[in-house]
Amino acid sequence: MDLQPLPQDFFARPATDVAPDLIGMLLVHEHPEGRMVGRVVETEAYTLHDPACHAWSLLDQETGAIRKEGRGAALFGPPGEAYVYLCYGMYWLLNAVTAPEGECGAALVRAVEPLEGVEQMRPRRSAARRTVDLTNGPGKLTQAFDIGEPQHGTMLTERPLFFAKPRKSQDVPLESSPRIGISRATKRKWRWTHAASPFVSR
DNA sequence: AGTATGATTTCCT
DNA sequence: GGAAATCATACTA
Repeated sequence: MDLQPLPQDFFARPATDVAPDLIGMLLVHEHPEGRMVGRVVETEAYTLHDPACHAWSLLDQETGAIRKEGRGAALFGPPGEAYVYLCYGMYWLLNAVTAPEGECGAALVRAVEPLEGVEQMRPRRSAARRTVDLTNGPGKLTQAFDIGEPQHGTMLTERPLFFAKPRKSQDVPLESSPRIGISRATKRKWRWTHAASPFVSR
């Protein structure tokens, strides 16, 4: 099965368009120990004018001036760049920088359905009793796929870590809902899931 | 099945 | 100092 990375154009759009479009796409990691593939079943969008976004604090609400330093500055990177962030001091979360060139935004990958390389994922996720628990959360899937700080800043449009269109892309039933684990802007329904998939987070 | 808590690091209203 | 885009475990009922 040959899998080609999605082009940069795909990511050069608002996060609120890219995040739902990522549902059903394949997350591919060509790892030295073997290739892993997962189907994206849950994503969230973050944008500049979004109090829950890491870049929010960079924006001066009075003047509109942007201070591009600190953690959130990575969200101004080129479309398709990986923004890998350490959450709660323990877990790495995988985002794709998704915005028109020069703008700011991200799509967080929250859950995937493992398709290939499951046996490699298991030892990295020894706490997972069921296969579903390997990748049904943003911190879990990065453990399973061995994604961490080394992948921060890499391009998701190139090997070894990238998104790909499935050979047979089928229509995915989408559902949107409020984002998880945030306390601000909780009314925005910027979380998208593959409806009824058993692989979404709890 | 639901609720609470600890782990652990980085960045701040 | 405290919150944060989380997770596993240990409680309660």
